[in-house]
Formats: sequence, structure tokens, C-alpha cells
Amino acid sequence: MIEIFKALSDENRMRMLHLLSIKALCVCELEVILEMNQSNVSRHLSKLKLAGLITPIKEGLWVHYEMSTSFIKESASLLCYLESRWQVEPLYRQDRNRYEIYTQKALNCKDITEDREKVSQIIGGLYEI
Amino acid sequence: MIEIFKALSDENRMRMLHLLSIKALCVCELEVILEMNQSNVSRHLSKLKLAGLITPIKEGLWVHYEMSTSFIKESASLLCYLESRWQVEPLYRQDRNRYEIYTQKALNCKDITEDREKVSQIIGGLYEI
DNA sequence: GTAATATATGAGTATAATCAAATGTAATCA
DNA sequence: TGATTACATTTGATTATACTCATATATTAC
Repeated sequence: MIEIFKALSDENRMRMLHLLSIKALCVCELEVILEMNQSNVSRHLSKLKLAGLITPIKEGLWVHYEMSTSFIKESASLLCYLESRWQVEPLYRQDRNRYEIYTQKALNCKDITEDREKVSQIIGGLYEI
Repeated sequence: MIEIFKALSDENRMRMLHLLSIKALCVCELEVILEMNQSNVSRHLSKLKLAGLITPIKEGLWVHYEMSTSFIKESASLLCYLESRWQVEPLYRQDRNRYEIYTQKALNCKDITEDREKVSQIIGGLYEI
């Protein structure tokens, strides 16, 4: 259990888990939405994975991560608590906003590869298509 | 929220919170039941307090700590998760056993002051009255 | 007032976590 | 085959946390 709480005791990991609870995402998507660098995203993902909170799904070149079904089943009450906090706290609302824009504009990994800066600006509301 | 998870991400603090969820206890009682030194117990208690998980109750020379009512109310689902884990994991079962002996033998702070070693042995099952 | 006791806190050290940059690996495509 | 892409891992510097010993504060009894 302590391993789970250690995994959840870092804000960056919490933000990642929040987004992954909505939908499976790959490293490059988390990089852009959360404005973190690749090495940090990767390391934090591996901690979440080690704690059993997320699982990787390889899809060709990309690795998508999603919240693990075992965690959803075995820690339902904890997840319930997390979801209630994610709804309320501004930081997570803001992250969810950025994520919503990302999906509503139908953006994907390829867009990030082609022009990461543009995707960042769209997400940040600084760029209108 | 992160502050709560940080507070819960240390095993010693988790063990303390577990016992305090059963009954308010003072520093010296936690020292004996959990076999930790006074300075560690005090420090960890202050972290749990800062995170809003426990509240102190001064009773003369002693300070008893109990799980805070705000935490019980506002984090019910989290507490529900914790209780399910405390029931299952051996370390916490063991701690609860030691606590049960302590209360069943009607031991208290005064007994600890008078002969701490004897109380330890009773709790550890090494000493029969 | 002083003495005794319970708890809190400072200071120093050891350990672990975080971060950024560089390098490694595996899949894909020319 | 060799270059590119997406991600993982290693490295070393920095910061945060935990532990211990010693001391300080606060309460009570005298």
C-alpha cells in the first residue's frame, strides 16, 4: 500500500494519473498537455507503472498508458476519493481543460511530431486554427 | 491533496494513523506499541497534524492525538480504502494485536512511565502478569 | 521558586527523490 | 542497410526527507 501512496505523493505523477484516468495517452501527448520534458514524463510513468497504477499498451511506435484495471477494481474507494479531488482542485481542472481542447481539436501524436509548438499553442489557447 | 498523500507515504506515519484511527493515543503509548523513539514519534505526528489528518488533545502533561473529524468527514472514501488495507496487511494486523494487548491489560501512560520495559514485554507477549 | 516529566525542536548525518542532459534501444521506413 | 522516430535508461547535481542525539519548552507537584 505504501508504494501506492508514494507514487501518488508527487504532483506531476498525480497530474499524469488524472489524465490517464480519462483516456489512455502516450508519452508525447503527456509531454505537451502537461508541459513536461520527455525524461520526466518517462520516469514518472515508470514509477506509476511499478506501483501498479497504470499499464502500457504498445501500438507500433507509440506506447500508450492507461489506468490499470487491477487498480480500478482493487482500489475503487481510493479512486473514488481521487476523482472527487480532481474535480475540485484548480490544477486538475486546468489540466483537464487542456486535455479537452486537445481531443476536441482532434489532435494526435502525429500532429505533435509534425509541429509540437503549434499544438502547444492550440492547447494553451494562443493559437486559433 | 498532495500533502495528504505525502503524509501517508511513510510507513511509520501510516502505522501511527492506523492506531489513532482506533483510539486517541499519546506519544509515549505510540513509542511503546510501535517500538519507535520519542523524537521520531513526535516528528511524524507533527507531519500528520500539518496534513490535517490528526488533532492534538492536551490532557495535562500528556498530549493525546486522534484522527481529525474533518479528515473523517471530508475524506471518507480515502479512509474507507485505508481501513480495508489495514485489515488485510500483516504489519498493521500485528500493530493492532500489540494495541489490543495494551488496552486489554488496562495499561496506560502511567504504567509506561513507571516501568516502560515491563510494558514492552507485556505487549510483546514476553511477560505474563 | 525548584524538580520531575512529557513532548517538541535544532543540528548533523544518511538516504532517497527529483531534474536535466546524454545516451541506449527498438520499431519504422527510405 | 541506414536514418529517423518514440521512448527508456543512465548519469551526476540538487533538493527533500528521515533518523538520531542533545537540548528546549511546557506542565505539574512540591
